[in-house]
Amino acid sequence: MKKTAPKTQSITVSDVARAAKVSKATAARVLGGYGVVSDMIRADVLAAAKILDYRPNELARSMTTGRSGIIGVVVGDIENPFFSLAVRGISDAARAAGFNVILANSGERIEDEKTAVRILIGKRVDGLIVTPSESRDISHLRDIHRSGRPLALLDRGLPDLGVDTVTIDDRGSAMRATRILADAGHRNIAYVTAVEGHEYRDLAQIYTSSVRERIDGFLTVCRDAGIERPERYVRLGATSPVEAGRVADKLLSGPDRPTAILASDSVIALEIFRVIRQRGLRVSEDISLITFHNADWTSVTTPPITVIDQPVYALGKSVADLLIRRLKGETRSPERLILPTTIIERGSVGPPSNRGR
Amino acid sequence: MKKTAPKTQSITVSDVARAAKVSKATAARVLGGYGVVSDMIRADVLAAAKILDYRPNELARSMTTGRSGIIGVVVGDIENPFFSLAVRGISDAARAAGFNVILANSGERIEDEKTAVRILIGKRVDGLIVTPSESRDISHLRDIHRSGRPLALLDRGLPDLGVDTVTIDDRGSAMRATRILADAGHRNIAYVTAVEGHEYRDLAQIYTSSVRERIDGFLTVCRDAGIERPERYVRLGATSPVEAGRVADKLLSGPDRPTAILASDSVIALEIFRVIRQRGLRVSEDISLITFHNADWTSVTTPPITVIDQPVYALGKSVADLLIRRLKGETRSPERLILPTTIIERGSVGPPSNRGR
DNA sequence: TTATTGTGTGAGACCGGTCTCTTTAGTAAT
DNA sequence: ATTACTAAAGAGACCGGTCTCACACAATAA
Repeated sequence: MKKTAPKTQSITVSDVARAAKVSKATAARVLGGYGVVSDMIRADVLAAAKILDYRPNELARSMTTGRSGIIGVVVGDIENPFFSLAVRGISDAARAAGFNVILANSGERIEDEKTAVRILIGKRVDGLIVTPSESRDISHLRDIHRSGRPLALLDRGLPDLGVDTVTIDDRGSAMRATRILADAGHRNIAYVTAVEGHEYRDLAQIYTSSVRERIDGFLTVCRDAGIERPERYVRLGATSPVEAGRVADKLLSGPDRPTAILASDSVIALEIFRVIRQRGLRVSEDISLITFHNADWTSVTTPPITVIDQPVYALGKSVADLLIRRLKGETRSPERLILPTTIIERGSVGPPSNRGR
Repeated sequence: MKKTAPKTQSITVSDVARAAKVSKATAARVLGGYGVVSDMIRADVLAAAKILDYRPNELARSMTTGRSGIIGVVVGDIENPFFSLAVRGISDAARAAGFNVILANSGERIEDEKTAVRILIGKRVDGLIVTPSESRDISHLRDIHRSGRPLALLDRGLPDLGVDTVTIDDRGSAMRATRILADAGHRNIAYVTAVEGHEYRDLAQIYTSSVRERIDGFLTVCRDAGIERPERYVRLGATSPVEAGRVADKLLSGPDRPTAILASDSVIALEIFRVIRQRGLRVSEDISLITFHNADWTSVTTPPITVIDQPVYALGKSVADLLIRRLKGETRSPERLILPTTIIERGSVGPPSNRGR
């Protein structure tokens, strides 16, 4: 009679083989589900495995096959609902295809992103999905590609990198949202975004493609509407709730505060909303507000907030599907998917307040 | 002259050893950072590694050392801000200690939870953090423990399982929140929670410890306040935004609708808030509302919502720290941490409306 | 009957690291 | 000069799987 397995020591194919009185190779064939084995022996091996409570060591398996069954995902900030939802899309797609996901947070810091990528490659993930935090330094992404592992980009494109990419229509979305504000009569429209930086000077200073596209769209529509120097109302640095609050506060404290604001994500919008309230102003009457991302809360505020509704779950799912197809051997030239958005008009946009101008 | 590495073929210690003209063992000592090597040889090996762009294969390393440097995390729903934040706490603690996190979603389904655990064990994670979706079937959790890998429980305890556990003070929190409502004069108080199930009958029917504790606290205070049959207002099944909306709608449509509601998480609270509005009712004046989890949006609604503020980030960080200490060899009897909560009183609680009673 | 083909099983190399054990060389002590 | 000891490097087993190849044996074809 045998007692339970001596704790940390796990059961291997050899153990099963010995118990079933067959060779290691044969046991491995049964347990690994490959090759050809007679039904009788198969039954014996499975019985032995059952009794011993055999569990395959995926690590060892991965080492010989070269495949780990893991997809590495590097996102900017998992706390941001935008990313949580996208990750959910990725996870679902991955699981459906038999892959696991290992998640890393870059905090939008390029150094942390590089470290994460290095570690994931070390872990021999089969492929990677990254939201590159900037476009200047992408050597680590080239490395992935060079190492033969497929890479796919989420939410942000890199023109220099020929890999599968899924983004939303950033430029178009920003344009439509800005046009709504301009059509409502606004001439002092601000755009608040999360990217690192102090003062906005120039598009060339922005190294995150989605941010650049949005600012570009915003400025284009502003200029079309005859607004002068719209760039004076572009605000960077809203990289966290606290920072976003600071930026909003500064924006709204000056004598020439804007009459409308476009926010680049729901976390920022929430802080702007809060500051507007704190200053005794009213959304829509005093300040119009539109934000990217149809976060759940945007529909229950007073007034509810007009949003750019992005297909976030689909974004994650699409990029994962693209990657998985490639992992399954599909070879084709890199695809660049741009998902359309819709604008949900609610009650946060009104005509500009005059404040005695 | 050598061309760049033939794609999928990566550089190994042997390659480096050959290039540096030393034995594989010596190169491994340098590259693995163990054993003792002379400075001259070390420099040679590092130089060769640099030139060849050597990257260690963590898989192979893990196989011999038996340690993967990965912590497996299984949560109910990563989309829920509660879990996102807790996972953030875990990730930060893990990274600080040199561990990586591999994340799996159970969707609160026990079968998916079991699958996730099985896969993670197969991947030879060093330890696991799980939010058990129910207490009836915990054989897979016992297995983890038996396999010698440390396990820690997050947010939900299992009395039968002697493992490190970090929860919040569920019973006490529910009691204090309920008391606020009772003290305001409410006699018809509802508790809406996410657990699977149709009608509430009995505490024994609830298999999630946190949910049970909260309901227990809620009922206790209700009874202390002389409320009869408080259990008639306990509502289960708010397992998704859509379901939560359905539950809330039903709760508020009857003739004897409650005058106050306690919600078990912010996702549910949001849907309740939405339904209250839709029905033309006012929060605080017509229906009082308190919710677990100080979600960001709860402070910007009109009125802002009174919440039970849970130290969610700390919850994740603590459980990860506990697990990591054990991974580093600490042996001690299992610890059960119960983190305190505070109630942030805002504007969503008022006296009960009389509606002609 | 002998050659041919095919099926099922066993033996052992291999993946890329770690780690133990042995060998070598250099220094100090007697 | 001989012995004793220590530091540094090498040889090779090992982790737990996969996979190639060799081989035994049965069935079929010549």
